[in-house]
Amino acid sequence: MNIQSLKIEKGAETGDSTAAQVERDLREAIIRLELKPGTRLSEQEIADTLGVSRQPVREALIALAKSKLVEVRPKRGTVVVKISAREMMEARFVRAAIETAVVRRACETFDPWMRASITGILARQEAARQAQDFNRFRREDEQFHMAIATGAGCGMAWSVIADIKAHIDRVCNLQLRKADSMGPLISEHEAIIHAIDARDPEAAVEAMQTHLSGILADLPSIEAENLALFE
Amino acid sequence: MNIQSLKIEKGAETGDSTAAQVERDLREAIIRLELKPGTRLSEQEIADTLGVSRQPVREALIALAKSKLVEVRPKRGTVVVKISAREMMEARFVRAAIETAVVRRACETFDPWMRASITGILARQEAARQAQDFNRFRREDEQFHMAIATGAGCGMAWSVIADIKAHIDRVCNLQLRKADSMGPLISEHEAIIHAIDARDPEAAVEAMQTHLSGILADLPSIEAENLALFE
DNA sequence: TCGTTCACTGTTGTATGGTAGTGTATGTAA
DNA sequence: TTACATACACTACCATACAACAGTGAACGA
Repeated sequence: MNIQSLKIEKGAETGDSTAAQVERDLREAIIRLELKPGTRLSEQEIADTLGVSRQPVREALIALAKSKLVEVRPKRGTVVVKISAREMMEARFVRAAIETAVVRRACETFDPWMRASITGILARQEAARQAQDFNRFRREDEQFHMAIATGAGCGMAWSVIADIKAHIDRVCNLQLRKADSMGPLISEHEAIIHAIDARDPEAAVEAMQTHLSGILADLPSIEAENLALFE
Repeated sequence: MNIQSLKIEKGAETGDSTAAQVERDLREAIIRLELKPGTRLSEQEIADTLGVSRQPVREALIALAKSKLVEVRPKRGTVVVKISAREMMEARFVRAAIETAVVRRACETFDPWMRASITGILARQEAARQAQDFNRFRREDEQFHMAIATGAGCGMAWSVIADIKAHIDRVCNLQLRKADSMGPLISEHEAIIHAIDARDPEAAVEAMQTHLSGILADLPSIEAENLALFE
């Protein structure tokens, strides 16, 4: 197992519990594909690597299992779940259902402060694109979608989206490595926020639909190029 | 704390782990309002009551915290979260977004076997209504919505819905105690499945919308009558 | 050569002790 | 009587030890 990449920032003292820190680190590593799908994880080994006991690691793995990012097979072991093209399509379906409803509501009411912050998010995303920084780009992308949801007063919707988004992001991390695929995404983001500014629900829904459709457009080719990561 | 009502079916030997059993029992007790919102829970006390150690109880509580059914406050205690009218509205919003998309898809393709099983579900629901058996009614209601989602090939959508539904069901359990409020729900279910049978997406969406709207229609009066359970 | 058994290793699951933080009650002084 | 300080009980959190089980491979017998 190659878990050497795991951050060992126990001294960070962020106030979170050890279990929460371990969960966050593991989740990030899984989404960034540093822990590849199919990788076997051992509570003991992770605990030794991070210098903590098995208990918080165990709780972190249980939490990740709830998000379907790992699979705990009793008495046999834990593995990072492989990517399933079928589940990706399902995830996009659910995500689109929620986010289109969200932008429709955003056209009715949207928090001005959130609207202001989105301008900055888009700027930082453009900077990340020029720097070809995948991870920073993805982080700002997350900020964008969160701002849309919370700005529309749909905090719960965002928490649901975030969980689903984690799976899709694994595929995005494969896609973003390709030739400039960040540019279109920024344009799509701008189209969404412009439609919201114009209070045009149909245009906003349309923009969100095309945005989410584009994300998994290359799924077949990505799967073909990364067969080992798919089930 | 009144956790005496907790089932102590450790001898059930269902194959699940102790932690999973405890989680299931607690979740059911919370949704059925046997554990009232605001109730303080103690790992130690639950463990003693159920005759298990604190560890599986702890894992169960963490899982319930992920579903936002309990709140774990470090070093202070764990409480059953109170019902929030605002969050109920948000939950219904997200649920409606997903389920309307699901029925729309169900009008395109629907598994015949699932369609057949739904007839039985509705029959059992009618029986539960006549027997005024709230809990059995709710169980069949869950089966109905699960059948719709899985029949349309949206298994992931159902898993998301189920989590959200748990919160709404707490309010439903208050509502169903009132004068015959089960009858309309069955009619609404029938309207939904009839629209799907007719492959009429607009009608199906409309039926689902009215169904979900009706569920929380009495929210204000319910809150007024159960102020202690709300935040 | 093939099939069976059995010990061994590695894994998750559970139990228990210890620790630090929080809230509360009690005592004490003004 | 009130304000504050201190002691205590309770909590979740983490570490450690033990138990139960699955998988593997080697030894053994047919």
